[in-house]
Amino acid sequence: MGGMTFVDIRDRYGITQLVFNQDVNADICEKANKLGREYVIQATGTVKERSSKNANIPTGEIEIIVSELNILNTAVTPPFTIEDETDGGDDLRMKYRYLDLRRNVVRANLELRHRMTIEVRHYLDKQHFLEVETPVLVNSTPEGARDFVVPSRMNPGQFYALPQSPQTLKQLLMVSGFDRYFQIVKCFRDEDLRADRQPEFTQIDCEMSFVDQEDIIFTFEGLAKHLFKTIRGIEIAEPFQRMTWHHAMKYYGSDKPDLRFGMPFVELMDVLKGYGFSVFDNAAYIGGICAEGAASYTRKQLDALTEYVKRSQIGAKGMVYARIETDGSVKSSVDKFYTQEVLLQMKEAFNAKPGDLILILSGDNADKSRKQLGELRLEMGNQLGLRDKNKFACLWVIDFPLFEWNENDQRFYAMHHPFTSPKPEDIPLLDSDPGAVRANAYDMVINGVEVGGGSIRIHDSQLQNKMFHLLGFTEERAQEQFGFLMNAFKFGAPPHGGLAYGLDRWVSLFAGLDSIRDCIAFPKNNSGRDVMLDAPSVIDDKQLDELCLLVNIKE
RNA sequence: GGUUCGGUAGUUCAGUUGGUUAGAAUACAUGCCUGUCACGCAUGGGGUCGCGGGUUCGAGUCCCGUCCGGACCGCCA
Repeated sequence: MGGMTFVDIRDRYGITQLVFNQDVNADICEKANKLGREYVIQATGTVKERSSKNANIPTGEIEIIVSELNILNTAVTPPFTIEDETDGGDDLRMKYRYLDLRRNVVRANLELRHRMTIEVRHYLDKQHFLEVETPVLVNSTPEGARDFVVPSRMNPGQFYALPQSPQTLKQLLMVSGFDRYFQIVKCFRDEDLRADRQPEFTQIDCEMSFVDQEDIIFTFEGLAKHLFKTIRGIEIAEPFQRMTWHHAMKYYGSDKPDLRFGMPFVELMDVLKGYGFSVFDNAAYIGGICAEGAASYTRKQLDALTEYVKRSQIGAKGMVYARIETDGSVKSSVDKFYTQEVLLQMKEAFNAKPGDLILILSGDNADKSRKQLGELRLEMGNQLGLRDKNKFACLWVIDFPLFEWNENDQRFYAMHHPFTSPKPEDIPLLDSDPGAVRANAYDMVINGVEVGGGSIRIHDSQLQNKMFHLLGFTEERAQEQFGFLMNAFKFGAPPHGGLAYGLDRWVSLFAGLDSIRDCIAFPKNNSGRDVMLDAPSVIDDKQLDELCLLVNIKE
């Protein structure tokens, strides 16, 4: 080693070591123990690899035998320790995000994100996709989340909406003959924050012409495999598992099941109904899961599980449990209603072994009960350590319903969006039984996270008109909102379809994080409202009046 | 909008059935020591216990209100 070098030493090089010799200015030496914290310094000296008797010190760090030291700037004490294990809470870290980003662990996530976007572009470019930018200030295309709006100076009383996705724009590009389009693009939805949801987020948005569902799935499964290989070093040879939406709902109570572990639902209406246990006798659904090897759960743990499913967010009325004893007999919390014979039938239904624990929920609404059981399944997966962050279970959920019935509004809504194509064989059902029509729509789910989804679009104007009709659009309203697209289609729209991956979710999955927040340099955060980067501007009264008139702002 | 948990030094937290001057760790400051690496040692500055009201001889602690935040639900074509 040796030689002269300049090194910019700040907190992100936190344990870079400076060693001083007598030649260095004594005043600066005196302040040496503040290096990189209160001062931004420039050191000149001899660089060598760090030596240490402590084997725990990571290699690759450097130390500098300093011959000259200049203080370039001063710095105040940071509000939290800028180390891998910080003492700062989320609140503080978000408020001082620029300091948080100096921490290696956060920086590493953004480096991962960078590498992933490079690989996405690399793969799609090789597949002859063209990246095209679409505008951000556009007309609102509702029937989705709330829009973010921007008043238009040129058109007083009117406003732009920020796109919730470039959906209609990329369909126009298909009419233009860009047969393979993609864009890594910001999308905006004015909804509340969640761990896996930000109001502005990034999609890998794609669309292809002259394709069917299999083409899309093949292409983007390829992208997923490319990312697994280049980013995580995981080669996946076999095709991803597929599951119909109906199957997912019935056996996992979710349209995005976590398949890192099994524990599918077993329905027990036939087995347990009619023995005088009124809760089950009056139920519209009885179903359960079998947790392998969990028979050792104590009464206290089982009570805690019962409390878990009874929380208002889940809303189950109670939980029945049954242990499979070492001799094969069944010991349950409802023994007084059931003979051992019936309980053994139940055990058979689960194919349960000694040492297993069966958990059963019931209710008067099958869909709700399945959803509750799905939450319980995930909780058991957590408790039994079955949700390993280094294990990946990739799944296509296919055959989504085309429509979703809304009880409050007493009408159908498009489950995906109004341009989603029904399965050709289900088209006759559009008139007779719209709720049963399946769509050419698909989601990719990894470890219970919806990382992307898409559909084959309708390119036939007659079918599209029929869809608008079924969704309760008048001809005028359809023309008003989607007329530009319908007109474009008159000039010959190829069969097309696409998919959008959620970049933030992909990164957080690969980074092993529970939240997408740390995959974004400057995420939205409620407590960040006093930070300029995350605070809306004050607008003048006139603009405010205009907006309040235009947008249905509820107090 | 709902459920729930929380708000005490710069920070992360503790604080007993209500009871002397509200503590710890870390950070910060000063000095000493030092091939140290979460350095060590000594010293000491730092708190309107979110805010307002009430109960009480006495409130960080109990009650009411309010503000703020987290998680989840609603919402997210």
